[in-house]
Amino acid sequence: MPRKSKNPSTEKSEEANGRSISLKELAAHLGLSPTSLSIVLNDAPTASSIPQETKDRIFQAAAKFNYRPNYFARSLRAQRSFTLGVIVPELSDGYSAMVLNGVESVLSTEGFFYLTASHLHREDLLEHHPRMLLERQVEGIIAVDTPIRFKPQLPVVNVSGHDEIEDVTNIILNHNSAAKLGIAHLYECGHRKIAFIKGQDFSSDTEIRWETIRQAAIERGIEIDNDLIVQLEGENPSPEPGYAATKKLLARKKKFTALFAFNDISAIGAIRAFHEVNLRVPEDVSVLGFDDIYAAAFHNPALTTIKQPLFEMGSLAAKTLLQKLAEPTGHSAETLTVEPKLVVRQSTDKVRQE
Amino acid sequence: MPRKSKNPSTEKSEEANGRSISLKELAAHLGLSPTSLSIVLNDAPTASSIPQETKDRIFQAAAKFNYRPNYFARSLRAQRSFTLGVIVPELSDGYSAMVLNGVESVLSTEGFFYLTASHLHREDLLEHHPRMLLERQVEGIIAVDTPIRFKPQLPVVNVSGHDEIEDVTNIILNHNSAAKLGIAHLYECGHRKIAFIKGQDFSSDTEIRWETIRQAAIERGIEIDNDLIVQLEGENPSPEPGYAATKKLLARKKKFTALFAFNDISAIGAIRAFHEVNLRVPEDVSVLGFDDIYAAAFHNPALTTIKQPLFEMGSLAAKTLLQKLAEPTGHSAETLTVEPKLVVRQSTDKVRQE
DNA sequence: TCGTTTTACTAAATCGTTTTACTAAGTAAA
DNA sequence: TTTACTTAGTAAAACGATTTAGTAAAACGA
Repeated sequence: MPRKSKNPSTEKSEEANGRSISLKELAAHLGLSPTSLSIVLNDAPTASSIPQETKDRIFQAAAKFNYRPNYFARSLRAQRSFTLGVIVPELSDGYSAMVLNGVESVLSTEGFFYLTASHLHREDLLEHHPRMLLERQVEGIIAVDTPIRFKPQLPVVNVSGHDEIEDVTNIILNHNSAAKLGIAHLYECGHRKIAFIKGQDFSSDTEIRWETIRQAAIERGIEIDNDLIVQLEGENPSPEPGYAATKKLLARKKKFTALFAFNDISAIGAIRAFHEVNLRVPEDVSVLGFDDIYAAAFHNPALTTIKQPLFEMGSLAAKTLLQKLAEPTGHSAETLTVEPKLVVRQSTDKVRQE
Repeated sequence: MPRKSKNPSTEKSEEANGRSISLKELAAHLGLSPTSLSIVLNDAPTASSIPQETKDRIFQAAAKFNYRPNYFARSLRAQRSFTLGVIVPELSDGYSAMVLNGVESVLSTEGFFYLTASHLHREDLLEHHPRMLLERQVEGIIAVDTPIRFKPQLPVVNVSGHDEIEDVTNIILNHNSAAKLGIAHLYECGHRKIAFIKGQDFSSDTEIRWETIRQAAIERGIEIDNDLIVQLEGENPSPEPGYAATKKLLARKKKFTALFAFNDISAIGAIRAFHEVNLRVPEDVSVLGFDDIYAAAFHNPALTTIKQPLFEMGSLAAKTLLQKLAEPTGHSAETLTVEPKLVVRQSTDKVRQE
């Protein structure tokens, strides 16, 4: 029931004149000391000795003047910032954004905020951003698909990172399951000659994803032809690298009936390349994506894909980090695994001709 | 030239033991007062009276112990946070993310960071988030496609907002040009019966975009049939609302040869709906999108669309806000306009049959 | 009635900077 | 020789909260 009022609500309380009121001023107004107010407003242990009547006076005055403790003063004293740093490669590819949604959903209920920094795969920023975030006194860092190039002096949770750095908790997909789900699906559709797009070297998922896929293929007795493997190149977050890789693949003139792409973005690029040479998807080639970003469901054809629970990975990362902050004792789990799901849509189908 | 070292660089400087050193400690170590160090390190006017030799001693010690001024102490004293708040509807639809990229590109060179808050079109969050950001002492707010439900006590720049609130600078697309570009393109392709998808009521662009499109159509002598107008509903950031709207449109059984969608996301949903009833795009229906998000170029068919320079809008918003902070005198421009571009791809074509 | 505990508070220190207002010595000008 | 300025700094206040260590009065217990 959105109200369309053009004039946003004006006066909530008595003030609205200057900026906000300080504890000292409020105390003066009440004829009490700042100490007493602090004790009451924060419900410190000593507050039990303050009579309810006085407490009420304080609460009412605080409400009336809309008193808010100064964030800097409080943080300086308490040495806490209630802020996390989040480092992502890039925001607009759909992947990090989904993770951030999950992060925010948890943080907002806990009174935390986060500062975002994109490293754009640049080595200098990979070193610079963590330093800046540290200077900003963030209490912990969430890295998304990002190599850790700094010595973690704070709790760090890495989403889809595989660097195995001491004290860094990794949240990763069960890549084994993912690979098996993908290969099994293609296998059951009758595909035996399968092409693969590997990720860019800089992506932390590249290595493990490829290794598990290779394993899964071997287990099914699928032979992997080296000529059917191509790799993404460049930092373009669009489907362009997938398109280019598929062009290269087609130029090799080797037969294949299915393509297992590194992710949905590259699958979309691949489909474009197939269409250009009049190969239909899925009639002539099946294409399997990875991630299940929003675009996957509404692409044409809709992508069959291995879904990563990105929102959950984000919220899990946030929860884990907050927990680390709450109890810095004991090393928490080094790795948390989340489960993928096969989402069958229209880009894969039974093999038609061999 | 990414180096693959698994061990992030360890000791930069002498310390690495405890946390960071304070100004007082550093001063004690040098046998000087904190005042002197502060003056020298910040190059305050008085620094001219300090001999170079002493300055060098101070700089060297600061470097050696990797001294960083405490952010809270400095902010408390200076009453500045070097932080902006950014309010967006949602991160993962590609639109806000592109704007944020632009924002970040500017802020990072100026030593600013930003806190993100998503309102998800919820009225409570539209009021709550600005309050929280204010408490966090942000120096200004950038709102993206977001109605202003708060009394702006700080500099505010609204990207794609049309609320015309006092002291809020709006960065908006030249909607007139955009509408003319779109209508002209369809007209020149021979389309006369054009269907339209309007935006959700909550989107700030909905009204103006529709009004300018109507005008542009009238100027071209194109009649708008009310039965060919549908509207997006619901807060789903995926193409689903566009799909649903188009289904509704098709159910009306009125003839049309082109569809002007509210944005790329809904255009993608529309194409899906067309395909389901075996209407080919662009052979049977032309579809025109809006925004030019990443997905547009690689959709199948690739979307013809009206490009909004989202990155530039973000960087312009950031620049404008920083400027407002630097010179709070004088009301700055109330509205800054950016120009759209027609990007012709494959989803539109000459009309084939009437 | 004296000592102890509880009640109802407050003064001052602290967090780590920056800034304002000094001091004390040396140099220059009149 | 006095005045004035420059040089080379420093002490203390301020930013706005929280916390530690009190105090003074009232109530309680023996």
